[in-house]
Amino acid sequence: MNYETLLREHSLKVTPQRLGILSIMHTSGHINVEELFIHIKKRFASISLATLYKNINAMLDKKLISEVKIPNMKAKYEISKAPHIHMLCKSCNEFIDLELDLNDLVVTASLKSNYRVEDTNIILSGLCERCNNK
Amino acid sequence: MNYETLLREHSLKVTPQRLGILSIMHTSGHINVEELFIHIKKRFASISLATLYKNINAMLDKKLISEVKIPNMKAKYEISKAPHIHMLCKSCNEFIDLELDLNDLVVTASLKSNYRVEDTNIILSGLCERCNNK
DNA sequence: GTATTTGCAAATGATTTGCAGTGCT
DNA sequence: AGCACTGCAAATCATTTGCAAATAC
Repeated sequence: MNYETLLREHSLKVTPQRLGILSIMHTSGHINVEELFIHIKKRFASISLATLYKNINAMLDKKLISEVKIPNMKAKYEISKAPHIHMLCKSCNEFIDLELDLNDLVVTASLKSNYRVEDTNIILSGLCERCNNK
Repeated sequence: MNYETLLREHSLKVTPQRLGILSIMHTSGHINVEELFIHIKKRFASISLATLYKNINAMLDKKLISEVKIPNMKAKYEISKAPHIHMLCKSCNEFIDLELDLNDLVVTASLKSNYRVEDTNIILSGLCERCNNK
């Protein structure tokens, strides 16, 4: 993935800090502020938490990244991609994406509520295969 | 609804403050800490934020109430009830419950991910009927 | 009577802001 | 050159903690 282009496409200036943040987010898939700060500090010892927050907020505003709020956990951030749901393992805390056709759900909910649905936010939690087999 | 019984059933002592909190939550449906504090202060001028937080946490621990985390908003709290999804209007911020059969979604997600799903957390956002007709 | 809850004040934790200096385009 | 970004320190906002007095059971 070309992070420079990604930033430019979202009207954000290209800085080494931002490239680092995106690279770490891409590698980790989903990451919270604290973990991200620990990782980014390894590359930019001088980076400040303020800069990290400012960049997260700038990228959120431009929808380059998305925030995922999880019950009983700190929010995680991910690079925006095609719509998907999240699966959370309550035992090992694995947190994965799952691409799924949500059309039936959206249609049913729309009919019942008369809402015009634009976004979906779905987290299913339970046990991953490994933890469930223990 | 009998809040005294509800508290006792969840092994929590009955105090006027707790009865007030539950009554306000029941009336409002969903409410955040700040709003709840404003309302509860009208009934108990002397109540402290610390007490409010302690009670919210105690009731969450006992699962008498549930926390709903919403993108771009403060968490809201509701008295626990049958599983349901939430609909959020991005225009007027209306936030409502919707009871829906989630079986198909859960089965499909389980098969695809090999997770054993125990809980669902679903918020669909868009426009409510009124806002959509404007 | 004992354990729990309340309310206050202080502590902690998370996030934001202001500003001077630096870097991107 | 001009505007945006960085990093620091301080400010703000949210939540938790410790403790003495009051209350529930």
